Amino acid sequence: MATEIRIEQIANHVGQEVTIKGWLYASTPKGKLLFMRLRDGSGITQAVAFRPEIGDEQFELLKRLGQESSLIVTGTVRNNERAPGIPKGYEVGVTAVTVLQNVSDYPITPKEHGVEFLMDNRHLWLRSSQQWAIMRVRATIKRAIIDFLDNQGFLNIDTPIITPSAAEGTSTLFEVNYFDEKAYLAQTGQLYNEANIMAFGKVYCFGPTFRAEKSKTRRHLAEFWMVEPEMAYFDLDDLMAFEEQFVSYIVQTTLAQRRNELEYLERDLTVLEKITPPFPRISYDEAIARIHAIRDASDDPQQKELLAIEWGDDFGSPHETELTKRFDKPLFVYGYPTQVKAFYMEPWSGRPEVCKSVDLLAPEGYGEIIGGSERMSDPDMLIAAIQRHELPLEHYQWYVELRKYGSVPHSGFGLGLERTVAWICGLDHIRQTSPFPRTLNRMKP
RNA sequence: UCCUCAAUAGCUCAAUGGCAGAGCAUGCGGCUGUUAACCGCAGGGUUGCUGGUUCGAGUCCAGCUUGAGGAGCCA
Repeated sequence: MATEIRIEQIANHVGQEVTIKGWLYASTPKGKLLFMRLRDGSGITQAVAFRPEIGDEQFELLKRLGQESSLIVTGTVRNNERAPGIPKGYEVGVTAVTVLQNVSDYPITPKEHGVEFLMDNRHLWLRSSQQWAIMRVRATIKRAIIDFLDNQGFLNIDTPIITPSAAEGTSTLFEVNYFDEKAYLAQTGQLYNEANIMAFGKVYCFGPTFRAEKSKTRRHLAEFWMVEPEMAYFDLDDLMAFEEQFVSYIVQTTLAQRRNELEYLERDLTVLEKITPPFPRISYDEAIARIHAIRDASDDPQQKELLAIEWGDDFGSPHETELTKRFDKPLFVYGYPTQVKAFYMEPWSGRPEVCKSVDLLAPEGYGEIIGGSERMSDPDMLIAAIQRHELPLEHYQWYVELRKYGSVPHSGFGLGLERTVAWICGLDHIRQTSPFPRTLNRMKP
């Protein structure tokens, strides 16, 4: 009697007769032999049919099955070094097959395809083993994030998605009609998290956020997931120490649990193994000095123009890339100019032109994966900052009130899930990290 | 919003201004160890749209549409 198994567990069933319910990923006929690659959602394995063993009728049927035909295969599991798959090295000697549907003209063949074609077929592309591996890694990263925070005593608390105003200005928000009133899709849950920590101490929200930025790069999505931890009685140094533990845990957990998938994606695992605390920390001032030095050393006029920067400017992508190239770990840059950052950041003691903000830049050019800061805790200073940024004070009354009733130093940050997935998987574009990505030019399928 | 590039068979791409091609996929045949197999045969085209130059345009020019990469903005 055959046991029904999932391919993920095939190593535990060598020598046994098993049944696998799945889909035909690819097939290669070779005379009286037929090599089928079978996927079942948990992995891919090779099923081998031999004409004299299963009979002419069954063999002819199998040989004519199109890619993505659905079928139930029964056979005996054996080791075979040459057998491809995830995990590789196993195959099933087919004894019986039930075909549910014989498919013809499946559009995605095991050959090269262009980006537009693949994105038009995203609903099918997810079946391809690379995309499949990425989604498995993404799920593990999400799990690692939640586990780490829960184990550190954080309360997971949800923040609203429909919001009356912006945390950082309205130019990049999606507007929605809220019973004939203007409302916006949230681009952060941070302000609500600041209310929540005064009730619960340490909290995080983890969900989709929305940015209407007209960004058209390999690092941007209009809808992406962000985890935002926020902590009471936490200053900037606490924040950096926490972030490096957090990110290291995510990377090492994923490495341990999704090695097969990362290897399939041809990720250089030695690069990920190095992601352990502490991470290098440089101030904004030092970063500017470093960029100036890099720029002066460059002979390329185009590079010189891209790297032009003055104290007070925010970094562009080329600056971040050049800075992080010099490190094999994520890089903290702290103490940005107040004028380029959001209104709610605590000013540096004795240097009001600088604020207690810190960004974490991923290595290998993957850019900013975390933005965070110590938040302003004085109510009068906060009101002045809101006015300086010309934001509608009436929308922020409740936020200011948090500073009136038991204000404490507190800090928090946001980590972009998709950028983290892209970095850990070593992908060239963020669109592959989301099952159905929303980008500037696309919201279908 | 700006800069650069692209659009030809189902897919990936070729084609000095002069007959519209290949590989893969598909169908048929062959092969007992394939790994994006291999060998043989077959079918498959409004060259993104509109206009222009020319004896002749896939190719040159103008405009448009769609897409890609990047800048800015950001996680």
